[in-house]
Amino acid sequence: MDYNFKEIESRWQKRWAEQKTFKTENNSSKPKYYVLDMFPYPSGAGLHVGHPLGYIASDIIARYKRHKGFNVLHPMGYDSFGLPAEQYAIQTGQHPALTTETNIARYREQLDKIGFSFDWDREVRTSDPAYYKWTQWIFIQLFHSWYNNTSNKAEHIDGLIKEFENNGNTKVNAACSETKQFTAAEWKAFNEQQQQEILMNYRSTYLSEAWVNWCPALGTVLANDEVKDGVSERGGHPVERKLMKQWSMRISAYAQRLLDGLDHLEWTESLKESQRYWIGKSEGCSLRFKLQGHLSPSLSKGEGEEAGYHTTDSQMWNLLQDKALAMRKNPTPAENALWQYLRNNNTGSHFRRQQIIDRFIVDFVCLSKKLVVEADGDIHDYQQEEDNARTERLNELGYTVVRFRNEEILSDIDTVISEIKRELALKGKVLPSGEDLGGVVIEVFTTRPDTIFGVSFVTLAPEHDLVEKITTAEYKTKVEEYITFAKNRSERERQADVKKITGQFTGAYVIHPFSGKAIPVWIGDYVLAGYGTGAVMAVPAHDTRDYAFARHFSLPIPQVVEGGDIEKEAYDAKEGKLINSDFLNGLDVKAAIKRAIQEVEAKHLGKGKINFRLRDAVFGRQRYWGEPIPIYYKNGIPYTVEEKHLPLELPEVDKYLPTADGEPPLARAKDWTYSPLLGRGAGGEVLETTTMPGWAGSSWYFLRYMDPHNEKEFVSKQAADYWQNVDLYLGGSEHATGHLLYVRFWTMFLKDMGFVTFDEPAKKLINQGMIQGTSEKIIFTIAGTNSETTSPYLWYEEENKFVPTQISHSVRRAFYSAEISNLLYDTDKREINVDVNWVNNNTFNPIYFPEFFKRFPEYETAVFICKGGYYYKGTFYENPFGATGSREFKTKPEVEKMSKSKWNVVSPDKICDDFGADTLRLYEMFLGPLELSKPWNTNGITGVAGFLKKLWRLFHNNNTWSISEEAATKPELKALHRTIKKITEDIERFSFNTSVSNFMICVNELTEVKCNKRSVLEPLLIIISPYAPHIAEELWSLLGHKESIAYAPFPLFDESYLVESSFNYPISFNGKTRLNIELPLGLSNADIEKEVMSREEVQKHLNGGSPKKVIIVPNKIVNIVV
RNA sequence: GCCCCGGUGGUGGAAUUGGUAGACACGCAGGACUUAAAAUCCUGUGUCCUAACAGACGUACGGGUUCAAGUCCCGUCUGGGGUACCA
Repeated sequence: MDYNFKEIESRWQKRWAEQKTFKTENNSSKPKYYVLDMFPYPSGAGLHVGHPLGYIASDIIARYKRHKGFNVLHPMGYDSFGLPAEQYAIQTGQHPALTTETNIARYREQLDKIGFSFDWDREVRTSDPAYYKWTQWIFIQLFHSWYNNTSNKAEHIDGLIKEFENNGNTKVNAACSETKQFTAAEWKAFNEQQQQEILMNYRSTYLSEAWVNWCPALGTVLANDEVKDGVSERGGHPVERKLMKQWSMRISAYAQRLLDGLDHLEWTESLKESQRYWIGKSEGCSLRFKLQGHLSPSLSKGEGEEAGYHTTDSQMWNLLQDKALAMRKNPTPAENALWQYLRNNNTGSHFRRQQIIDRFIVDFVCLSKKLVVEADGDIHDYQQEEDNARTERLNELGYTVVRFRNEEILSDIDTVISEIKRELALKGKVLPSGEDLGGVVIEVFTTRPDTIFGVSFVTLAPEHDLVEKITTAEYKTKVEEYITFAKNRSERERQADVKKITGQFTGAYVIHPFSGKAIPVWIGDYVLAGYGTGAVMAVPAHDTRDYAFARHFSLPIPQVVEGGDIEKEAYDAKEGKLINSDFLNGLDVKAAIKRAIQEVEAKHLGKGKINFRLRDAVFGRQRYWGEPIPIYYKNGIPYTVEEKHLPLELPEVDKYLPTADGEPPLARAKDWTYSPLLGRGAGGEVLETTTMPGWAGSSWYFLRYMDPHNEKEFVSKQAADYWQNVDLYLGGSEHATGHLLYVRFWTMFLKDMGFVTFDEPAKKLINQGMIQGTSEKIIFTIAGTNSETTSPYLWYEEENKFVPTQISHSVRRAFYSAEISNLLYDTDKREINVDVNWVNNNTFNPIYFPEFFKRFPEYETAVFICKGGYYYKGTFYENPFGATGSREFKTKPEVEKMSKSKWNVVSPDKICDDFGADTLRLYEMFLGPLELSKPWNTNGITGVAGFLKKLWRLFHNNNTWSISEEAATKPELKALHRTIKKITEDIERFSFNTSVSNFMICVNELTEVKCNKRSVLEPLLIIISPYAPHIAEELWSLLGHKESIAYAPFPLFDESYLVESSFNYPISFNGKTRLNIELPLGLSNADIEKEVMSREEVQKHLNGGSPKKVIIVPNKIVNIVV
């Protein structure tokens, strides 16, 4: 019986499906093992041979773990919302659900052909309402939660509302957008709208204004990588930066936890590095630079005068003015006593009482000297923390705060007054009257506070709020010009042209906080508005970008850290001693950073601070084919859809395009309305029209697989407790900073809310490498091709050169076989990709000429020149001057990305048809280490196919089934057990390529001794079955087994079969191996040396001399040093 | 620029902890079987020198550590992937 893989494979695939061989239960006495694959997007192109690489590896692990007695969860499903289906819908009008359905069917068919052991009963699709119901449900949980920095986890928003009712927000330490402080009384006084607006600043998913890449022509927002050189990648339409109200996810709250969690994950180092970099923690400090001189002369007089009195914004003013007035009218006795001494310039300075500054009402303030005087009652003993925060904020604004207790004021008013006068005098000295009247302060963030004395200028982002305020009249025009330039540049050139240094001086100076020197303020677009404070203290000597800027504008470059050569380049390294730096001199960088932060904090110039690069993730999409966001708006305030009305199903629309006024496609839907009582479509409030991004559904799919049909919960507690997180995840590194960060974020969130008990989705993760395609190119010249009678150059093998020759065909275009084309003298050589299926071993197969002409009709009259002649219209003609060369027309191979457009896609179907699924599985593993990228070629596939035939033949004699029940011999058992050992080790370290080699070695050895013993071949089948399951099942059943091989226990390794009695020692001289000597095991080192030295061959190598030293490593090597 | 991963025969790759470099497979060459081809089997195959034995050289390049280096350290070159003015 021949090895008929087609018949065998289809039979077993059918049987596995019918008998639900790989159905997995959620309760089992066996230990659990969860192995998960990358979630595929079902694209129209179908699978190519690169896709199954990871799936085969994970399938081997899954099958291996079943043999090892684990209850294995190995599911598959589809990330089926997404852009390509929507694009296709826009072009053709076909509903994306239909396209998706077709594509999934094709994927499934291809996957089934490869013999994967997925539990298909657990399949999920993100676009299935039964699935996205729960995606929407999780969104609602996020909406109703906030991140408490004190407990360091997300909590339900009800707790926060209670806290507001009891204490206001002064004690709340939350990850939130910037929010004014308010008291409990104020909270209660706010109306619904005000309350909801404040809560929005705290929610884990929230509406906010965000800068996006808006493409008016497409009516949609584009991702950064969809924008190339300022225009949309698709269509080339202009893209502009636009501020848009968007749903966002507060992932930044998790920055520290996402970072810390990495230390405990068995992920590849490169992937963890990518995430660390993306999270981008930098420790440093904020630092305030005061503007020198009076208010900016470029401001109008009125504006400047007002500035001193307007110590808060209008919103706060409206909020607090009544209260301030009431407090003025009803002072406490102590306040009243003090006021009598402070009023009417009695102290020589002008005081105001109950003044609103920022979000506070202070008791007394002298604005010209920026001195705040507070009279504290007993209550302040209990709210010290709050007072400290308040003082800190006032300090930040440049005020000094002095506090007196009520008793002090009432009992000893004279001491209090003299204290206040002393403070006033002090302020007068430090800050000459009027100098800081405007109070303009530029705050910067720096990771190198040690280099504070190396600051030679300050640079603001062109978008920075202060730019307009501080620019002097003299530079006003130039600055405005620059800002216009930078804005345009940020749209178009900024991405493309990053090396170009641009900037503009503002005319303003700030005062160095330590040296008091004047420092010029510049604007430059190398400073990003969105990061840190949008301003940097430039230290050109020790920062490359500042250096380039300083060089370009000839600004000074003072060195403050020893080392490097600042004549040539910036010295960025955090190594060396500080110089020219006052109190930091002599310290090394690390110590100096600490010291500088201490000093900055002591002087209230700033604060030690940690900054993260990680931004909140924009969640809304102006698209159709995604999960609707379960939000409706009442008076413009967003509320979540009732849980009983989920899923909020995607509505039908007439077109998958934005509306005429730029609203997302969902705005086209009829009855896109909601009432909490009646549900969807019953009139009432308007629904949200944006949809969720692709990563929403994929951020929790690993949980749904555990309990895919649960209609009451997204996953049951029991299922989640049983399966826990993924034991092994296989995926590409391209998801490092997207999907793999979001899924960690959602898992942490779900844990915080008590829905699951683990906070990481996958314990171990391996990256599979990419399989690249090998394109086959053919080369042609275009010279003279306009004439129908052009004579091509033919190859004259004898003389090894081209000869122009008249041939009797009318010719347009000449293609040249690759091995001679480089000898062609013609600079205008071009190449086209031909279908890789037309090519074998870099040789174009002439039977495909008709297909070639069908695809390229313009080349129908081309000649294809080989060494021995040429093809014309598919027929071969010998060279007129003697046909001595080959008739093969060679192609030029080139490794490129596997893609339809390059005609180099190899579908796994073809391999399955030609060689079988087992061969495909083995061959993909045999190609090399899983994590390495490699080009696909089928050069070695015959070796793997041959191996399976050889395995088949072990069970047959002259095509007849032939199995012996005799006891196995020692060498047979040795071969088997060595293989068991190696395969086990290989699988455990995911070295699948070496296991295939080891199977080959084993089968070669057994073939050599003509082994057909059941006791050897049965265990061998089990260890091979994870790799080649079809042939294993077939032979297993032919051996008489009724049950599938899938759950047969993995054979136990028995060391005793491998015990040797001797070892063949390599004998090396000075590390170079010269000969081998077979010696019995268990000899002492001395005996070995004696035995070795006594050998004639060894003495011959010594050449009469005596060895200096003999090194003996038992069972390894003998090295003789001469 | 920065970060990460690589560089071993004609090719894919092996060498797991510093201990015989090139396992296994492809390709190539020669042979057997065959009218022939396919399939199958056998032999050889890192480079140089050699009739052969032997020998010399060899893991991108240059140094170093070691009895011993593909493996560890320093420097250089080079390929691939990621990322981008992140202060």
